[in-house]
Parts: sequence; structure tokens; C-alpha cells
Amino acid sequence: MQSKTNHYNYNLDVLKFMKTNNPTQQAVVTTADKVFEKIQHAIVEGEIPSGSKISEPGLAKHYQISRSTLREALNRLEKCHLIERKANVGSRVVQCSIEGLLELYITREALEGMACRQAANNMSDEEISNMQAMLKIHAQTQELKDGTGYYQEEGNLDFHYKVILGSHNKQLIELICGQLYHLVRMYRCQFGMYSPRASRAFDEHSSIIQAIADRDGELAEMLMRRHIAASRKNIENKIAKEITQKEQTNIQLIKS
Amino acid sequence: MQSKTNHYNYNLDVLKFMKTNNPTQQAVVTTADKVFEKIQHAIVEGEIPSGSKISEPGLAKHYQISRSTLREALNRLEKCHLIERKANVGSRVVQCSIEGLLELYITREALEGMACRQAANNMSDEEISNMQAMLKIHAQTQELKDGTGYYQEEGNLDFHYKVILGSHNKQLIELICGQLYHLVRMYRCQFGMYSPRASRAFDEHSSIIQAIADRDGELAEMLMRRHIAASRKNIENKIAKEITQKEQTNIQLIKS
DNA sequence: TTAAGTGTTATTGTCGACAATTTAAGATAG
DNA sequence: CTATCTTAAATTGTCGACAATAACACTTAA
Repeated sequence: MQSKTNHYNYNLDVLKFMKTNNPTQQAVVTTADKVFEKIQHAIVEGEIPSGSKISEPGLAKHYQISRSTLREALNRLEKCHLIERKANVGSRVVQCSIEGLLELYITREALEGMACRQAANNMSDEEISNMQAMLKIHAQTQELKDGTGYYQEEGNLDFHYKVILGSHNKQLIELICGQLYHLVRMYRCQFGMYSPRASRAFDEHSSIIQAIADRDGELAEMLMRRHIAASRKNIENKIAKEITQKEQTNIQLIKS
Repeated sequence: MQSKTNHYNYNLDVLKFMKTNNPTQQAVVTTADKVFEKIQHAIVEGEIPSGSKISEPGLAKHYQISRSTLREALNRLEKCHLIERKANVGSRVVQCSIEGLLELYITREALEGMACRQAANNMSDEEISNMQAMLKIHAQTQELKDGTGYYQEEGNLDFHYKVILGSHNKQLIELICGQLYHLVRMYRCQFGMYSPRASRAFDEHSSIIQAIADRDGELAEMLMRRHIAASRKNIENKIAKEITQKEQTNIQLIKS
């Protein structure tokens, strides 16, 4: 559950993308906003450990701000489900868990599936051709860096964002981009997950865009749901494998 | 778009239900919590008009609290999408619109559909029989008050809540019950919508519970989605009818 | 008359201090 | 030695005041 910062500096690009392209993202002007982003980054990257208690006086001193300003930032962190607050007790960084990760995938499957259906209905022809162009770039880059799964991950987020924004549904956009995806990025960092399904994911993206271009909302939703479900099952298998490996190690340790 | 308080006092019951049965709902202890609930009620009922600007000094004086406490309450209102804030400008009550209502239904269809699927997988036998018992009570009460659509609406919320909680998915529960449903109740009040589909909705509820009892997640999701989509289309028709009526009235006014 | 610029007013963001509550430590009884 | 109660420390919630920003009214120039 260690953070792997060097593998995830693309987050900055994605964040910038969110800020410039996401209509629901408000500009960062106030100091509370800046501190919010700093803490958010620290939580996502695991610098502030998952599950740890947050000390208001401590953090306020660390960032050289008053407690009021910090509390404003904490409120926004709570809004995107990165921390949890209890009255008269305090805040804790959300506890990452396998169950939580799977629940997140379930929720994404529902929301992004519907977003994809709406995208098929509501995206403009221009938006669609933009996305097709993006996919071509991904294809080329993939040829260069095939197997690493690194850039593909960036492309993955990029792709999902474009689809979600293409739904033209403010409610969906806000829920997924404004709230859920902070948690997604946190899990990606904490569990060190870069997709080992790069080429398959690329094919799935192609099919989804095709369905959108055909204005086939029903198919588009189904494909997106399968795409996310496949990713979830991939994780489940990986975790199951890790567990059995650990068990075998334990058995060996007992034997020796 | 007037509020119809007398028709909606059942909201208190539902709120109580949320507090006692919803694991994500935290107890109200702090004064900010109390003020939050008061303002929330005022917004939902339309006492504070949809789209109106919120004056921090004004509201603070009105509720006899400091601005800090009020801002704490405003943050929670923002979390459940009842107000929108802009930096250095202020807060506005969310603007109710037909597009917003339809977007909300789309989102509910996605989330509650998936929650229903998960409920079929995860509900305990006891929970299921509880829900079946609840439905029987609804059937009896419906016989008594058939046609009013009033109590049925309470039952409707009750039913949906039970299904959502039955998903045992914290992420889904928090998103739907903790955030979305405040907006749902607001729209219900502001647009004065008590379901005119009482008996049909009851049948749909029955089928859904049956699918859950059969542990048929796929069918359960499909039925729930159709249930919500039917409600949405019902609204769409109603609105379309109202618009044509208005147009005809306008034509008559022009003629006279 | 309209447009841009300027000064005033009001609102929001931030701060430090105090009050209320919880947590921790220590003392006392069993 | 454990458990409970009491007291002390720390943390959170709330308050009022000040600073920074935006909205408004007014003046001036084109």
C-alpha cells in the first residue's frame, strides 16, 4: 500500500485537464482552495496515510494557515469522500480496503455506463470526431510504449473523462468527475494499479467509441459496463492470487 | 412551483427513517447540524426560493448564529447539491429546472438500478421478508386511500430506501440517500409531484421485490430502471401537456 | 446617450480567541 | 491487578473582528 510517486506524476496532467475541460471544476483562487489541493494530493499519493487521524491544529500549523481556513479545505475533502468527519471527534483519512475498491467499481459501472449511454445520445459530431482522433494518438503511442501500461493509463483516464463529459449531464459529470474520481485516483496510487490490460482496454475503447458514433446508446452502455466490470474482475483475480500466494508463503514459513 | 407544505409533512417521517435506519446518516448534535436541517427544510419546501441568492449575514442573523457556524451549515447544503457556491461571490439556492429534473431521473435510474441488482445479491433473507411485509401493508393502505397517491408516495420513498440500503454498498447508499435524495425531495415539493401512478407503481414494486427474492440481480436491475424511467416519462408527458395547455391559453389570450 | 473609470459600500474569506466536548492520565476503591 | 471515577489536557465547535474581494453608484469623457 505504498505510494509510487514516480509512476503517477501523470496525475498532474489529468488534474490540469480536469481544471481546463471540466465545466464543474471551479477555479482555485482562495487559499483554502490551494490548501485543499495540496492535502488532496498528499492523501491521494499516500503521504498522509490512509485511515490516519487528521489533526486540525497540526495541519493548520504545517500549511501556515488558520484553523478556519483549514476546516474549509477539510469540508471539500469530505465532499469528495477523501476524509470522514465525526462531530466533536475529528476527521480521518478514508480507509482504503478491498471492499471499498470493489464498491467503487460497482458504482462506476452504474454511473459511467449511463454516462456512456447519454454520450451516445448527446455528444456532438465534433466531440465524437475529437475522441476518435484522440484514440488514434493512443494507438500510436501504444505501439511505442507497449507493455508498460503507463501512458495507456493516462489515456484511459482521458478517455473516460471525455465520455463522461460527453453525456452533457451535469449531475453525472459532477458525481463522477467531481467526487468519485478523486477516490479512484487514490486507490490507483495506494494499491499501485496500472492496468495490465493495455491492449485489450484499447480495443474496448474503440468499440465504445464506435457505438457512440453509431448513436447506439444501449450498446454503448453495455460495452462501457463490461469494460469497467472487466477491470474490476481483473483486480479481483489479482487480489485472489496475491492472497493464495501469501497463504502458500505462510505454509512454507510454518514448515520451516 | 409553489410549495405545498400540507401535502408533504410526511417528509419528517422519511427524515426520521433516514436518521434511524441509514448507517451513513450522522447524528445531529452540533448547532451547525441543526441549522443545516432547518435551512435544508426551508429550501426543500421552497420557503427560500429556488435560484435565490443566500445572504450569509442575513441568514446568520435570522438563525441567531455566527457566520462561521452558518458557513459550516452551507458547506453541508453544498454537499447535497442544494446550494452552489462561487468563490468571493456567494451562494445561491440551486435552480430547479426541467432539464435538472430529468438529469436527476437519469442518474437515479443508473444508481438505483445498480443498487437493486446488488440488493438481489446481498440482502439477507430477513431483510427481504421485512420488505415483503412492508409491501403488504402498503397494499392494505392503498385499498383504503386509493386514488389519493399521498400515502403511496410515502410508501414509495420507503420502498426505494429499503432497496438502496439492501445493496449493502456504502458508496451507493451515501451517494443516493446522502446526496441525491435531498434534491429529489426538493423537486417533489417545488414541482408539486405526487405520483399519479399509485397502483401501477405498487405492482412494479411487487415485481422488483419478487426478483430480489429470486436473487435475480439482472432482472431486478432492469425492473427498477424501468420503474424509474416510467416515472420520468410520466413527468415528461405531464410537462409536455402543460406546455401545450399554456400555448393554447396564450393563443386564446391573443385572440381575445 | 453610452462607455469607461473611480470611489464607496457590502459581501466574502481569513484570523485568533474562547467555550464545549472528548480523550487521556491519574487516583481510588474493590 | 483490574475497574471505575475524577481531574487535566487536548481537540473540536463557535464566536466576533479584520482583510480582501466583488458589486454598486456616481462621475467624467467620448
